[in-house]
Amino acid sequence: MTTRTSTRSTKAVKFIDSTEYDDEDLDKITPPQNKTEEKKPRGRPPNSSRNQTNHDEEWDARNEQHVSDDDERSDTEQNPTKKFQANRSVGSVYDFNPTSRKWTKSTIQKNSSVSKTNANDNKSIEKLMCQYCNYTTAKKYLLQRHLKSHSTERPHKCAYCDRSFKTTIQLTNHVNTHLGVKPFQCKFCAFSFTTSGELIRHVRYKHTLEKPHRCDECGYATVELSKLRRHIRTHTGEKPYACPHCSYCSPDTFKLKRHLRVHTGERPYQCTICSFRFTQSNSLKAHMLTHQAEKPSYPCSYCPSVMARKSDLRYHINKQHAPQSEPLPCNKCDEDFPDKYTLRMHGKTHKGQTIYSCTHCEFSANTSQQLEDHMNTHRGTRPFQCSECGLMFAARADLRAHVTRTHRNTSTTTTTTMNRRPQRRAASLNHRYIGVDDDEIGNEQNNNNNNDDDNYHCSICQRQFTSARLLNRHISAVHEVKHNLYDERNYQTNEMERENNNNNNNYDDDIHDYADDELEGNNNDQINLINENLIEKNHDDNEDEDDLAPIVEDIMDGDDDFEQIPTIKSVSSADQKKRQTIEQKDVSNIKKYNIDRNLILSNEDEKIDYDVFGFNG
DNA sequence: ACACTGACCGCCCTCTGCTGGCTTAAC
DNA sequence: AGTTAAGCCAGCAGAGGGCGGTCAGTGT
Repeated sequence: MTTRTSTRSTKAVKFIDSTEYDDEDLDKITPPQNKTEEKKPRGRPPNSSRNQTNHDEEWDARNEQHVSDDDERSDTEQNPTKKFQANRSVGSVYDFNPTSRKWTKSTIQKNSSVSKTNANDNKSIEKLMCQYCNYTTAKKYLLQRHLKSHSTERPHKCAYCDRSFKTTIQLTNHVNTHLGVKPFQCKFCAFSFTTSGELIRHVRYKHTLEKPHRCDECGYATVELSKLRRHIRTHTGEKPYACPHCSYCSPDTFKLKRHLRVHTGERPYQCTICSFRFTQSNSLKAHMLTHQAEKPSYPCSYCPSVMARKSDLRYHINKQHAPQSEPLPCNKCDEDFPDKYTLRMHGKTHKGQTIYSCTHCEFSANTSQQLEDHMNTHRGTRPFQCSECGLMFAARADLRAHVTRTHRNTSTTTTTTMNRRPQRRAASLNHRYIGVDDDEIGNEQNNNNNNDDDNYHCSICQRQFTSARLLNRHISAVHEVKHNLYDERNYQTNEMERENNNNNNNYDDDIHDYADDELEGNNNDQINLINENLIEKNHDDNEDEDDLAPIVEDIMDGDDDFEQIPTIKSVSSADQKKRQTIEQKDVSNIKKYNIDRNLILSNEDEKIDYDVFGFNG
């Protein structure tokens, strides 16, 4: 939005003919389906006084309570709120700035005069009533003026655009937006505004902190009525703005616009260092921290662990330090421990029983050969060479793993390794819909529905997850339930699910066949082959050719950062990925977990300060 | 006509917290 | 050699703050 300053003088205004201007700019967004809130008439309530009214006194009483809650604030010199409160009781309030234009509020009336006014109001006075609305007044000229408000005539036309207005003051304000003149200057800061209303609102937001609109349900207070209405939707759950591409509904237009980026693939926020793009500004902000030398740290107050994010610390504490409903016994001795962390630390003490310990690090081995191989990592020697590719390894086990994973099926492994891109990048791209239309979105959703990603089911909130770990984490974080998934899980083959997965995808058919074999212990190599193909296929599905081409070129040129030397870890990781693919995505084993609701723990986490309501303060 | 006030709509931003994929160390 | 746990990090939605601009109404 452009910033403008202008004079408020009506002398600069020229009146010319114009047409009506349509300022509707959100026509592409689904309008509110049913507007439950009754629109209040704009402007001052009829027959209200510019002087302080009973309404204002009620508000004062409420607000005084609000202010008294904030006694820790500084004195009135430093705190405009208290200054405002003090001023309200004695007289002029909005005496903002000598430079501002005749900007003083009328003196507040004493209670007695208000009563008198009320008493006068109660007298039966002959009133004139508007024939178009319920407006009443005792004065004929006021009614005549009011009748103009029902007229659509807009005689005052802007010289700079096609808009026209009913009154000169409206035109003046509008012209000021063209000229950029902002005559209403804040007394407390350097901000200035085009209209007096903007100034009042600014002062309330930034300086006096008066919040006239209060939620009856939770006490939330805000400067603007529209904000209160928006807030009330959080109580009612009303979400009038529907996404045309999915079932998401938003309580306001901004969230819907933000959400639509999921479908359009728009990523307006780009990292200046690595050029990665993000859908939300805060994602970029969080990402930038990863480029910083000094990263934020959230140390755990229970153990030496340090997390990079507050949410991760919260998860860590829930996971590691939450007191268990029953003490956790050590399986090597008779001791019990209150939480997982202390049990784990205790478990390390049993390592002392291991005979072969490294003198350079904490590594310990069960055999002398393992320790000997481990010492190669300290010496920097790699005495074990692959006979196929010549790659050298420090440990026998590493070479064995390399041969098994890399050369057992040379053709398929090479293909996969060459085409593999960084998995984190792939994960990011998996969320993208680049240039999608409705059909593609539908396919995507169908695919999601057809695979077995949702086999992990929360029995408390009915949510679905793609793995036991994520389900476990969800339950710990959201429901605060402690449990042992793997003691209680119950594997169950769901043939119906498998039937549903037989869509047009030939890979799926093959996978189901070979997955059955996998369950029976057959065809490991063929399963690997299928999964190599699956990975490639998913790759193709998730990335358009233009996006893929540079990566392939880089690989072929040999300068691709993403190309991975087939080390033990990378091969092992790829194998793990394939295994996960078999287990989670394409084999229809429904894993159901029964959570013992008796293990629900109290939701007390004194170590984390949840500052949810920033407005308290 | 002018001064003043408030409702209304919209836009953009930030903070917050949950979710889930990926990596890696530990087991 | 395989599995699991835990941390890292991107994605994304909820909620609220702040402001731009406009319109409408009332008192003087």
